[in-house]
Amino acid sequence: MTKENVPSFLYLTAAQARTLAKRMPTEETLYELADLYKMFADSTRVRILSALQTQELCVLDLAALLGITQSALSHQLRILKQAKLVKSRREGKVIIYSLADAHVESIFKQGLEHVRE
Amino acid sequence: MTKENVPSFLYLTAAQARTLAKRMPTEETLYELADLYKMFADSTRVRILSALQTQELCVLDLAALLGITQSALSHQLRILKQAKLVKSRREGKVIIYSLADAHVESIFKQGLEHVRE
DNA sequence: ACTATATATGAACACTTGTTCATATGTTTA
DNA sequence: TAAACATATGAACAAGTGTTCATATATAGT
Repeated sequence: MTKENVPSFLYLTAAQARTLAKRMPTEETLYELADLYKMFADSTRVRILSALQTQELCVLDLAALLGITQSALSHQLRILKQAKLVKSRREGKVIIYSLADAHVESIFKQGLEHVRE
Repeated sequence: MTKENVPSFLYLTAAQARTLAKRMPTEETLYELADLYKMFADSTRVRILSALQTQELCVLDLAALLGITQSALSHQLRILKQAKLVKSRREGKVIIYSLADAHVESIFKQGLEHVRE
């Protein structure tokens, strides 16, 4: 877990490096953060999430709306569900997907602000 | 640009699908959004951005701090710079990197809130 | 029970992406 | 101007990822 070879800093003293590291989130947290953003890092998934933001939808309607294969969509929905970004419920023959919580929306909006400069 | 084959909706009427689509951001915007999140979707880059959030740093100090190769770091810094998430300035022999703007920080915090549940 | 419909899943494949290694560029100091 | 140092970059490689195709599962209607 600890570094074996002490890295050689150029300007930073070892003490400065330590306090700097303390001000950062845990490595584990940063890994989780990267994993979260991976979900948003694919255009198909972003489009899925964006559509579900307007209203809940069943798989075929979602596929038709976005113009993608049912299979491709299903695979992505599974990934999004595992990440707890979407949830689903069955209604007869059909399974309806919706956003899991409000966090997705706020992450989304934050990103859009940046993109739209 | 337009779909040739009208998709067959299950519950959605064509009119509903249209209004729904109008409430979504442009496809182009969603692509840009995915590209933005791609920057945060790698743990190395997240760690770089996290470190730069505490203070500006030169490449070697950053490499030492994160325990990664100078080469790997340099590659990632180039990617982050192209995405306009970091900027750099030369100071003598050394090149110092810092965050490009405050947006990075807010995107970061938004994600952390979700990760920390 | 059989058929049609809606969704899920496994395997294969192409494509992308991050790291490493070697080397190039650019700056300072002797 | 040579040597030392800091950073950048190209090519090669390994690992990861998204789509497609075929097929499986599950529910509804006849």
